[in-house]
Amino acid sequence: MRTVLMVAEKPSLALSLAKILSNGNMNSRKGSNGACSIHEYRGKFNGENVTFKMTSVCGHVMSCDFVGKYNSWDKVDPAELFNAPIQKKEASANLHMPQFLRREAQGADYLVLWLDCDKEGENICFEVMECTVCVMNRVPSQQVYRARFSAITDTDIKRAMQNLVSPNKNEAQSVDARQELDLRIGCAFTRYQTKFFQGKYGDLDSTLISYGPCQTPTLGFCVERHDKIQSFKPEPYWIMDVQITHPNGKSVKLDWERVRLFDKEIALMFLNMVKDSEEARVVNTTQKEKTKARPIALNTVELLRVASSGLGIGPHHAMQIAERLYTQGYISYPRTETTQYPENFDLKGVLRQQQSSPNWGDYVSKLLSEGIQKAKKGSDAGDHPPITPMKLAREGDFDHDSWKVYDYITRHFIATLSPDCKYLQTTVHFEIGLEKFTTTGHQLLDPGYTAVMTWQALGNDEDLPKFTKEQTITLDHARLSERQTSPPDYLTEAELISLMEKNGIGTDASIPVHINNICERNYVNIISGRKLKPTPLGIVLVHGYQKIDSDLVLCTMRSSIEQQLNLIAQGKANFFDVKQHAIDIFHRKFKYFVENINGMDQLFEVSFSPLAAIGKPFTRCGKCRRYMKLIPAKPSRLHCASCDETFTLPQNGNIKLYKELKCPLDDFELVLWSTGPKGKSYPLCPYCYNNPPFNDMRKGMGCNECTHPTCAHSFSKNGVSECVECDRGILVIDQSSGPKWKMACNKCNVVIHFLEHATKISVQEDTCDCGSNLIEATFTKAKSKLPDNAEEHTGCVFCDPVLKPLVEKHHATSFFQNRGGRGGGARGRGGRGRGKPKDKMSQLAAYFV
DNA sequence: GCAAGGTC
Repeated sequence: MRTVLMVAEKPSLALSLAKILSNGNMNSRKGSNGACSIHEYRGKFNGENVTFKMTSVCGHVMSCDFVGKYNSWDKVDPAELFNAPIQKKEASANLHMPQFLRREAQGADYLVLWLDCDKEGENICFEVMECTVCVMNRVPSQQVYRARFSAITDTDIKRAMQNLVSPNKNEAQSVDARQELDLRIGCAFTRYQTKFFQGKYGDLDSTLISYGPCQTPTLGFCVERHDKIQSFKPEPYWIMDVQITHPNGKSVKLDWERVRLFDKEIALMFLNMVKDSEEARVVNTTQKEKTKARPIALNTVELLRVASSGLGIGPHHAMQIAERLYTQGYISYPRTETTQYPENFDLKGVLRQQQSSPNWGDYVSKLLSEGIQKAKKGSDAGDHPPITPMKLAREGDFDHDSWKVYDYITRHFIATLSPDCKYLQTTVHFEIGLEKFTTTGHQLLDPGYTAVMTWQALGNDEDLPKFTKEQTITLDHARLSERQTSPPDYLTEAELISLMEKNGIGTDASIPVHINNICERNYVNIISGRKLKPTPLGIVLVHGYQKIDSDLVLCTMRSSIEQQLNLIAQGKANFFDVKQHAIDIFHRKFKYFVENINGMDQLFEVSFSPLAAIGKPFTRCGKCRRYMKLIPAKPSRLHCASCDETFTLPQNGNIKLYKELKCPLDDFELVLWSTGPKGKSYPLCPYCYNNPPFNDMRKGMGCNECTHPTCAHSFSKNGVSECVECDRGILVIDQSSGPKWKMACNKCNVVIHFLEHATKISVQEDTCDCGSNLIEATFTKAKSKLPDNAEEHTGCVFCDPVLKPLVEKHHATSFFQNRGGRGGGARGRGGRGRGKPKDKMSQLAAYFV
């Protein structure tokens, strides 16, 4: 029997789809990666009896990144990132998705792709095909199909199954282009800015000065509002404050039809006219029945808006809570744009679950018995049904915030099926002389949905006293009040979410991430009322872009890129042409940005302090011997003002002095990094940490136990030896070079490659007659290069007849001589010749305890 | 140490 493999975008959807397609008759098992399940059932496919296997991925299978050295911030000029080679790699290393898919596709005959019906989903289709088609059985007919569905309902899913189409390469490619553009542009600008400003200022308070086509315009909105507040000039205006007393004794304030005037003279003129006429005449009274409409069904961005403005929970945290409620089965899938319930959605069934709730159970019972309202028409984005409760929960089931989110989602759901709120609005129209005034009151007719969404309930407005036409009432008083226009307030998170949604910046899933990013990078702070106040850093960044190239921060930038990419998706333009065109434009923008960075720097100068002015003297520089300053702000680093050089340090720990000991390689004073009293700690040389002394050693790498190439660990394990090629040097074993061991002298650039296939080498305390220390080498018998395949030998690499032939000695051009460490001259100034080897070893031993 | 997009 043939097998049809079917793949959905996420485990929950695979389950829903399989239930529908198998009519609930299926066998399920967990997949090899622990995250995805496989649901199997029998059925017909193209008139043939087959076994269906429905499973899923977890979002994207692959993501893109630069290859090898292009991931290094030190070796690559950011400008190169616009042309650097790019590779696809597994999106999540621990899920082993390609392997899982290959295993399940083994021996399958057909593939049906049930990925979400958007461009990202189409792109994942091709990622799935890449992993599966090669291991599937070859059948004569076409074997790959795409299901197109617009709602997760019985009819829609079954119809999609009967009308399979082909995956759309154009749509998938538009996503490939987007990924590549985001990567190249984001990383190039981020690396350049970070290095430029971190190298100059000591109090930026952000480890990263990032740029991104979504996060930067998001920040732009916050700064735009800040600028409006700053440039706001309050203007005085005047309102007329008129009060009358109804014959029943009730005071009533009247609203002026002109509302307010900005000219005091004219306002005074009207006031005098009003005062002259002394009494108000009732012109007429109107009554209108008004409704406050029940909400439409809930989607993600609305949930996030209310969570922020109503519950005081930020979007990022709200999403985390919603996801947990979802995986625990309390609510439906929380990432959706749809605000319309599917046709056959069991609204009453969901309501019935809530009948026993102590919070709203009575209301729900009443609603069910009186009949529910038809939900207001929303829009169907074709992704997932709106967010609804899935089972009853009680307050004690969750922590406080989770309960608030569940409580809101459930009340919102009930409200969508409740009557509108109805009230009667009464307006009394007055004339005082020729000026018109009104007063209004309302009377609740039916609270409707506001009985369950209580925060929207109308205030208990006392009824207006009854006025009759032509009735005249003497004024209690009439006077002008001077007021001032007030600046707008900082943007609330809820407003920002709306702006992002409106401008197509981010998606329902990524909007919280972008907002979180600009907070974490310290570009904005959340102030009371969940408003976003930009920091000096955020402000100078945005103003800087505006000065150099305002396109970079424009709120339309994302949507204009998307527009270009849509041409690929629609098959109207060639993938490579559009992509290359966009890359070229941003490459030019990047070059222009770099050339004009001074424009932004001038703004930084005003807000931030240069490295030289920050921090306290800490340890000595190995080059100039002057004290370097420790910059405490993130990222902590050492700065030498006289050499104008900055040395980064390992982060997230404390940096202390380390016994004023110096690195034997470059004379920089060592520092001790530690993570608190009981945490990890290791000494390191600031210079070696930034300029690894060995060619193939990564920055920050060294001994396995710490990061120093000549640390206590490597000294005690492998040792250091006197170099006999020069009179000052020390031979150091490169910790990272085994099993092709390498030693190098820090002074004369001699490099010794030796003893290939030795499993271990170490330096002995004993010395050879030549002065160098003896080396002990250990081999496995099979690979031994020693006579008679001996496993161990001790000797001097310069003189020993057995070891000498196994050693290749040469002078490197790039090992130490290009390192900026202190050169050979100074140390010998006192005419101190070559010390006795033993002395040197004990001298070294003093460095490391 | 970078982006944004999926999702767990």
